[in-house]
Amino acid sequence: MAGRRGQATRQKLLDCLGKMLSTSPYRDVRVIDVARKAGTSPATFYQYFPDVEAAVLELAEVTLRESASLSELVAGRSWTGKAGRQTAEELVDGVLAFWRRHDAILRVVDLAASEGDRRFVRIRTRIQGAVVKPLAETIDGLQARGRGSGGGISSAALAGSLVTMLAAVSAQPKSLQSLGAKQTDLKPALTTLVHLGVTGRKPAA
Amino acid sequence: MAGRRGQATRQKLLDCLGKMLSTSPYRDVRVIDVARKAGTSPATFYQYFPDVEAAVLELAEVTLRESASLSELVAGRSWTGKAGRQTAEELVDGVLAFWRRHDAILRVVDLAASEGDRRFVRIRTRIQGAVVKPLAETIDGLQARGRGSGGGISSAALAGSLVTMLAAVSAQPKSLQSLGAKQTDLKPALTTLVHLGVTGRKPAA
DNA sequence: CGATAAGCTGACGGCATGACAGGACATGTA
DNA sequence: TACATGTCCTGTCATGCCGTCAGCTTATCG
Repeated sequence: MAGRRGQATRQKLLDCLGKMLSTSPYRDVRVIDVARKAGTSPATFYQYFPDVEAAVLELAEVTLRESASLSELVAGRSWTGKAGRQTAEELVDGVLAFWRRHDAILRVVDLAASEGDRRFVRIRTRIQGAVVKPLAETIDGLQARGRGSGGGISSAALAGSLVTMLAAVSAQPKSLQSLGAKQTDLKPALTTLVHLGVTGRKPAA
Repeated sequence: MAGRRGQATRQKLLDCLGKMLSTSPYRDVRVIDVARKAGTSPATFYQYFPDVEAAVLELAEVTLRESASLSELVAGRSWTGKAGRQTAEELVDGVLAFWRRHDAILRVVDLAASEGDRRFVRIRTRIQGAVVKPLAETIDGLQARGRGSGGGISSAALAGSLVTMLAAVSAQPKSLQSLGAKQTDLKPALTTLVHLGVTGRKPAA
């Protein structure tokens, strides 16, 4: 229930909010700044969103929609031999790239989810699920054939932990760098850990 | 440069801020609320801290000091056989317990660090370092003896990724649970992943 | 008890929030 | 072009928090 012009204004507000989240601390993002940046007034903002949080939620839903493509990083891939190593590499690259691209919104989603907001928990769950679910199925398949990282280990817990690791590492490269993990070292390490976690074996040379 | 009474007031403000961080969204924590809860006035708060962020930074430094004890989870442990499995278990338990106990402050530290605030990056780096540094040395030792998860893999990157994983998992149990990873399944999975990452082998039965 | 300093607060200008009513604009009709 | 209509935007206002100052209260010491 909004005309063409209204949609455009609304979208412009969302875009500007997204940019502000990349440049200023979440705590300091003010409705008045978003409105000014969009060339409109605070009153207009409140016409479309009850508060900043609601607009952030909408941005998060856009990111959620885009996350669907992450499933392709896992679906129908081989985990044996050199192909297995490549699968792990591409998975790491793909997840890292996605998380870095949506850096700003994802850290706010993370915060709100950690604070217990169920709407954001749900969104984060579904974003991670785009990778975790197919990955868990892959692990199940490997375990059924007697392979995999461990007999009685839950595939969902393994997949979830690995994806969580990738997301967290991409969200905080600086701390790891200060601890001696160079940017260049990180991807091989993550690739190894993912391959180990999924297959129980070190990746092929 | 503060007397006995001043110190007490200051500490009371910090305590109340800590409690508020556990109960309300960080974005909504107001100076006036903290002051009221501490039975004092906003003006008093500003006498001790330039703003909320500065007070949070101080809370983070307390957590940093406590994190020193985390090193004991790694120092002088064995990673072979059943003892190795136990080492991994206790490491997982210890890190998870620490992160859960300091849940509220750590999620704010994480946010501020992700937003690029160097003071918070530094604190997070040092907290993680309490585990990452000794763990990286352990991995180095194992690699020197021809063991470990992979030849050319950076020990710092491995240790950093593993610890980051533990921290991130403990910060967001709900999403993983919704994805089918029961609370009970999580620790074994993490233990396996840590053991695999450090030694390159599955933990002993 | 009186003096000095430390600690606390009431009060104020400034700014953001969130709601409303009325003005501005695009679109369709003649 | 003139006009009618519904959508969209904004000026304005009450409210509440921020951050600061002058001045008051409380502790400490001679």
